[in-house]
Amino acid sequence: MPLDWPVIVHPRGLFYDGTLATQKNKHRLVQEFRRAGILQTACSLFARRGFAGTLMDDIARESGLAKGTLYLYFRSKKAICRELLLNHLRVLHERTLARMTGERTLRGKVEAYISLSFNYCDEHRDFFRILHTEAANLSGPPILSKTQLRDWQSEPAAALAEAIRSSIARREIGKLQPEAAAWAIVDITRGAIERRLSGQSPAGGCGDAAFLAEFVWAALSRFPAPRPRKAAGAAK
Amino acid sequence: MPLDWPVIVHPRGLFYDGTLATQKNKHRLVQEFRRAGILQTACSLFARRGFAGTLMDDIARESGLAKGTLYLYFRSKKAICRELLLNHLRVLHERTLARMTGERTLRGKVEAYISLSFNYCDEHRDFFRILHTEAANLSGPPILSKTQLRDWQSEPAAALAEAIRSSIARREIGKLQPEAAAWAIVDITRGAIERRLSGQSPAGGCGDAAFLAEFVWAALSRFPAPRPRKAAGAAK
Amino acid sequence: MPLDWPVIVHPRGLFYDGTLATQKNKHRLVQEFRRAGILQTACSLFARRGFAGTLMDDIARESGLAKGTLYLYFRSKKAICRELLLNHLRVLHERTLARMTGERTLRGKVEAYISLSFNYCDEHRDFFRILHTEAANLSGPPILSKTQLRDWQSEPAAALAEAIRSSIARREIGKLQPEAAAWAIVDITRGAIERRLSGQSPAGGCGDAAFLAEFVWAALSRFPAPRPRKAAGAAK
Amino acid sequence: MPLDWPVIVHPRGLFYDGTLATQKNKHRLVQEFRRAGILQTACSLFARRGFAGTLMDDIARESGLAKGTLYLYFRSKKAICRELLLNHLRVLHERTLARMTGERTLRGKVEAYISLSFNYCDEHRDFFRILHTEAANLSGPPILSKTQLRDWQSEPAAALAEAIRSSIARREIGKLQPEAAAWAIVDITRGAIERRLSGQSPAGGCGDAAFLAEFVWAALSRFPAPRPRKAAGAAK
DNA sequence: CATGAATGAGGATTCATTCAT
DNA sequence: CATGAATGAATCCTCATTCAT
Repeated sequence: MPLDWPVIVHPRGLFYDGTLATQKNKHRLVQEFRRAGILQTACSLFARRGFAGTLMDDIARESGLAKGTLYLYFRSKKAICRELLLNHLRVLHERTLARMTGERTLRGKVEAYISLSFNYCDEHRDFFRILHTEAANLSGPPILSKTQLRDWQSEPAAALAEAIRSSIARREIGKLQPEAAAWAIVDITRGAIERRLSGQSPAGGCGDAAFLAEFVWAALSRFPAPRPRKAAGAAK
Repeated sequence: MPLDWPVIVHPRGLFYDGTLATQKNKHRLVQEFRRAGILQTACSLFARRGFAGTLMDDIARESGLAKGTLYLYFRSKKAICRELLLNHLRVLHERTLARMTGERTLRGKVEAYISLSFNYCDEHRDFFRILHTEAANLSGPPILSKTQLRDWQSEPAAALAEAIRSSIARREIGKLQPEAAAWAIVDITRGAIERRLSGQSPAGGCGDAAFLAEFVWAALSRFPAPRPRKAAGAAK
Repeated sequence: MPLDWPVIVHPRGLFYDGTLATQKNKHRLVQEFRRAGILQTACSLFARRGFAGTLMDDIARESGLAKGTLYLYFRSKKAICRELLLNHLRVLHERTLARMTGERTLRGKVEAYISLSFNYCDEHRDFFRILHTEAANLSGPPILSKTQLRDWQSEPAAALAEAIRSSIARREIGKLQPEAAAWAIVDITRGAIERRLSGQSPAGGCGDAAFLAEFVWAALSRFPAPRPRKAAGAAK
Repeated sequence: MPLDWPVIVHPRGLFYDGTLATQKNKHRLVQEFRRAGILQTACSLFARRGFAGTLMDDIARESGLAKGTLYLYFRSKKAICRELLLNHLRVLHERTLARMTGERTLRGKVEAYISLSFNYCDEHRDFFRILHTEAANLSGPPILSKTQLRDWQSEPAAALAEAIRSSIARREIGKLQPEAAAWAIVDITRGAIERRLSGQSPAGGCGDAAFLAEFVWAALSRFPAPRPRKAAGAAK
């Protein structure tokens, strides 16, 4: 039962993006409210203990519901996780493209992508944690299909690639492989976010994002780089 | 699947790539042969089905051994996985540092790091697959400690950072944050490898590695990049 | 074997012999009913096949429950056995002391101890069988601690010893070592019960109990015995 | 392969009762030597860890033999335990009857039985420990048949009963049930020995044995005891 | 004979899912 | 709708016994 309107799981409670459509009957509302509550609880648990490490009993207890009730709203444990991830992916996805579309310049788009990724990560650490561990995983049939996962990064990557391509066409930057460069940007961003999630680098700081944008821009604007002078000198 | 001859990383750092230490007595040799065979089989299975999805029965069957026999060589399923990962991590680690040390220039070190990563990945796809999924995971106590995992990338990163630092000192490249840049290199490399593993980009091609090195070098040698001219012009 | 009605010793000391505490709500009642049923079934099985020889599958089947259900009521197989034994030990213990306290004379106390032991044994043969075999045993950590087992006999023995002591003080009987004599009584009783359980002597007969009391009383009231006359005569 | 001559397992080594028949070929001797060694080792282990808690690996290691070798001498683990117990039972049995036969008077026989039991227990604590725990037990088919176990005590009991019977016939003591009295003696002795083994009463002391003999003799020589005077007086 | 590596049947425990109330 | 007691398939590990060397 996919939601018609986007559900945003927020730490303060459950909010429905846009107007909280009051004309829907109460029943439907409660339905969605329950679904959202379960998803939020599950999100926190999956992030803390992993998919296999989270029991349906745990989800039920922390949701304040009975175990059987969970099955009124979701077909299975995997379905919970799947919906959880897909909801977030969709929102992340939409936001990302929206922000990037709003930017005109390549540099603007790059910065938009990186900073939005960082922001979303800070707001939804649990989601990211699950995404980076369980989603990639593969106990039995995977929770998300390869395609679903691929799209997560590949659409932003495609958008970046397109921006790069047009930037090259405008002679703004030199010739380089747009897709490869786009993926490099995506990878750098993801890596930085993971370190942030694992506590290796301080969260909340915007230094990382700024540096990454700068780093990327240096590469894009200079590519292809000249051979290092020193090495050249040594070769003489 | 009887083993032709296991090409495996051995606890003592020995490789059975065809050249075999013959001074060992036969018994010891068989011992190690079995261990290596089990590890190899398990590696393949873990990569295909994940840790939880792989049964001891499966490992036994594919090893051509009885289930009980596995426990003569390893204490538990987790122990198999742990040894598997640690062996590879150690070798990968040693090789990486050795290759990088062999290079004098920063560019050389960067290229060494990237190309060696790609090579090792191509040779040991299964290992990488496990590393990128199960190792990071967390059902119950993790298979590898955070420290063991962190070291996997952090030492090469540290080596890269050091190389960058000294390159800056020699005025070879401009000022930038050595650690952040080093991690960017590591992340780009890892991302490219993962796409390669998942079949998104063609394996065996050396184009990726070359492009990455180029891309990175462009960033390092230009940093900090000038503000984009066009954007500046547009801003007027 | 569906339960007609479990006659079982309950943790709180309640008996479900037909009179049932009706003020408990139904849920709680069912809970206890199940626990009691499982304990009874297990008691019978442990007695017949021993602890190790009894499978959880067996207990489940004979209880008319699924294997998993057992674990809703007890943490483990050992926990079932432990609770079984402790419940009985407590009741046996309480009854024994109560009966003995009710008697004034030493002979009365001795008879009370012996006859109550016989009665309880006749009512709960399975329990005694387990107690005499598994409890004393020692595969891995014992089911009951040494202390828990020791108390089983040592408190009645202590009570007997005290009665003997005061009887000596009243000059009712001669001087003898109260503890040693008390344990002799306990040992004689236990031995007779075991033979009864193993079918060596007919069960249900009260002849044994009467004889033992008589025998013990003869010893107590005559101690120390004069040297045998015949031997004395031979010595002349 | 039952031994023709009795094998006594002695702490100092392995001795064969009687003459160490040298005319047997060396092979046979070694055979028996091995058997005896295994039995001794197993005895110690069974006593310490119980039957189920003792692994064939343990017995092999402590015997200084390979695991497979054990099966050249014994059909199974249970066979080791059975032979162990039967050997000891036979010797204990023979000694007991011999000592009792050597005594003329009932009192002498009783004292002989009790003191020999204590002595044998002190010399072979391991054996007794096994006998008192595992023998009675019943994981799967019992190690010793009911009959074999019964005989352990029932023959001495029968001998005691016979002595009592003839003592009654000689009017040495009053009328009482010979079997019941005999078993009472056996039970008292066994109980005292068990407490000794479990450390409840000090080992090596002969006080216990002396007291028991005295206690028993008091009972036998007075039976049936007169009703307690005090109680009689109270009844007036 | 002696070995000890290999075997595999056996069993306790977990937990996602169902369904009667 | 909501519940939570009941289910039983699934899986890791042990250890007595065998047998090729």
